[in-house]
Amino acid sequence: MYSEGLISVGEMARYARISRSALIHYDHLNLISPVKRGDNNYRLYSSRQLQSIRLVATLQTIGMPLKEISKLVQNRTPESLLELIEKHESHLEQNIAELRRTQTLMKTLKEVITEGLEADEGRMEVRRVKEESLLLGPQIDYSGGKTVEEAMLEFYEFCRTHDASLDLNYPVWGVFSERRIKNRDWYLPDHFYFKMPNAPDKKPEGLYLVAYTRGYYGNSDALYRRMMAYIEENNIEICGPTYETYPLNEISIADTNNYLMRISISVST
Amino acid sequence: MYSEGLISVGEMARYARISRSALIHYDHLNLISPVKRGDNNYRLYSSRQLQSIRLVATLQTIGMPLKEISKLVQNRTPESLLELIEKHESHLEQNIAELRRTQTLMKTLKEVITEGLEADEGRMEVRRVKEESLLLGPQIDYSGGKTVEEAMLEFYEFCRTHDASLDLNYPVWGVFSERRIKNRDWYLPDHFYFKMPNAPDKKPEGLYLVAYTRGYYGNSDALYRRMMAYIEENNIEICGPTYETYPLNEISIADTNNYLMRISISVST
DNA sequence: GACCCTCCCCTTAGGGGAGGGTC
DNA sequence: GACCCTCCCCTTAGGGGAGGGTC
Repeated sequence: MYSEGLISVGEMARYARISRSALIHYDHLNLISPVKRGDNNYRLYSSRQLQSIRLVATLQTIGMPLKEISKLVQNRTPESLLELIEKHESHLEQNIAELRRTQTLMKTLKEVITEGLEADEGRMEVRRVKEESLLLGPQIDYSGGKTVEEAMLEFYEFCRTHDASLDLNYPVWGVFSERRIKNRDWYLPDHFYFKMPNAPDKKPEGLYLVAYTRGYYGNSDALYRRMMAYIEENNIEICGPTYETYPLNEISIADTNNYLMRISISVST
Repeated sequence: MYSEGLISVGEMARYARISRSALIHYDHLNLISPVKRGDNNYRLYSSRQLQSIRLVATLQTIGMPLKEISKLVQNRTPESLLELIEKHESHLEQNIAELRRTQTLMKTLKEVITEGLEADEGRMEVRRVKEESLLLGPQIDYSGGKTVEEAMLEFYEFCRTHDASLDLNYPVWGVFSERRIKNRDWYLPDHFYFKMPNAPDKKPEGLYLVAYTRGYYGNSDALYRRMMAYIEENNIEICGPTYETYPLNEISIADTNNYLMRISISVST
């Protein structure tokens, strides 16, 4: 500490919890300059400047560029600062809401990947499965030779129309009607859906015959055949839709022929 | 839309809610490239790529640089992605907590400035004032000719020791003991304090003689004299500490001789 | 007219030295 | 030895054209 309670850049940087370079940068921009220079040309800051420096740093954390901060600081009045704060209060709320949405997404991805890692891939079994929340797309009409990729685009389009602010981050999976599976026509889903929390639609709680296989999208024929055989042998009955999910896909797997697919057929015993 | 459900950069940009330039940039970095090029050299993306693009965009919003994202995407495995998500979940929480802290600060600044703008500057009156939360610094020892600026630095130092994570953003104001004011020795505060919510110390609820004046820090003599005269004339008694605050100071006012000071003397009538 | 392509130049907020002086 | 000074070069993630072709 120097006489009169003046401090050097380094010290001020420590108090203000910003870098020395940032302070020098503020000085170069004439945003906040030291109250004076020492005989050795050292920058000397007054303790009174800490508040202003912190204000600048805080305005930066809420995303305001230095140019705007400069403008504000040059022309500052109580009214303009108040206006700024009020403007940024709602802005802050939005940022927090966005982070919360990202959190939810991360949690969903985590659940999905964890399921993939813990799957007993060789096993086929009837399980009681809990209700799951999802956003169901419209019935897909394949007349006219529509491809699955085209149908998926239409699904995305539908979601956008349904809720313009919806982020298309969540896993997209398929539902097959009972009839389609019974007819052994399991190549094209009747609906796509987003697996996401707090969505309007539900995959109902109940008994499902669940099995896994590896491969690229749509490589499900062999597994379906095995599942149908199992159903016949064990006197089980299909009694509702079938859900196809990919717990491990391009999101987490580089090898396109090694995605993990799960098929869940609604059954009663 | 092209055959096979392939879409152009512009369309994909609209689906993924990122800019066309960003997609081209991802392509240049070999981070995410279109599945193929048209005969016209147009980029053609598959609907399947939307998920990966969104993942990249989401990782960016949580602050991960593209270089790291690339590394992750090249070597992605379910395990590494899971690890990443878990690492960033706590990171997200911290970001949210920081935004909340900034919100609290903004709210405090807003209150203080609003008080400054609404102050009836010419008026002097006894008011019942509510309890206020604050962080009180240690008693200041001026023996040895310590200046107010030096004392303020020691106060900041004290706060740092007291709670290393405390941000020194909040307004710093002064308290004077009853004795000091009665002795008309109102030039140097006995303590500094931070006005901040949820702090351990309190300015007690009670009656205060409150008045305002304009000027630079410490330009309080004339106002104190007027307040003392008022106290004598009105048979009021000083019965506790005096709080000096600056609702409008360098934070919101450019002219250093126009800061707004408020003096609140604890009194009983 | 709305899109797409490839350069190519530009920006923000400092970080990280080099080379030299100061406490 | 730890700090401070002034250049000076470098980085990230695109944005914004120009100049020319395509639906």
